[in-house]
Amino acid sequence: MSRLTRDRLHKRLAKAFFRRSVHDVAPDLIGATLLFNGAGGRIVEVEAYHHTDPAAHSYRGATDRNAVMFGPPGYAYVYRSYGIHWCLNFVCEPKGSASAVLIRAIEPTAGLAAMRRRRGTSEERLLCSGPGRVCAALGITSVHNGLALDAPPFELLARTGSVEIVAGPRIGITKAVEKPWRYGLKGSRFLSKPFAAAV
DNA sequence: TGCCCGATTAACT
DNA sequence: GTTAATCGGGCAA
Repeated sequence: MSRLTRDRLHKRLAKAFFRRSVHDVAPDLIGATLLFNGAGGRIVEVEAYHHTDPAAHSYRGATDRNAVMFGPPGYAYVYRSYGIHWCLNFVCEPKGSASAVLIRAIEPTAGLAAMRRRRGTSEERLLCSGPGRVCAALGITSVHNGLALDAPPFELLARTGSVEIVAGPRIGITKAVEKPWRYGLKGSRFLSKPFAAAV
């Protein structure tokens, strides 16, 4: 598909998209397309982190690591997880709110060859199904911390049509585990973990 | 300063 | 199911 055609079909997400409650932005990102240097795909799983949330990095105030979270919305917050992996977040809400959405899983649709090479696997379902895997596949590291999301190498496109969204408890945290702030695309096989069946 | 632990993953048994 | 890899933040001393 040509760039021109794609631009007609998909609206780019501007900074205003992120200048809203993190709890509105997170579900709105499900089904959106995330590209980094042309590689990426459809976002199928995210988690919301609010500054009043004990599980958020920003909960205890600004540090060198989380400084980007305290800046304006529409920028990338990248941090090292467990000393090994990189995790990608989108800063939301008015500046100073220090809230962000963690990108947990993507359905690969573009740049498959580059992502397989960086991940060292050809298993498509495992390419981007986890926050560490997303960054590994897209080639995102700390040098990209603080980059704007509405300019290259980032490209974010709003979803087209409607999607079915499921919510549930977040993964890998020990504080505020009861908050159902994980959102996913219903039935996707690219989720990092399945959502519990609806009650 | 020293120690513990985490928004994880892959390779084990 | 269990565990190693590996490093910055937070807190105690």
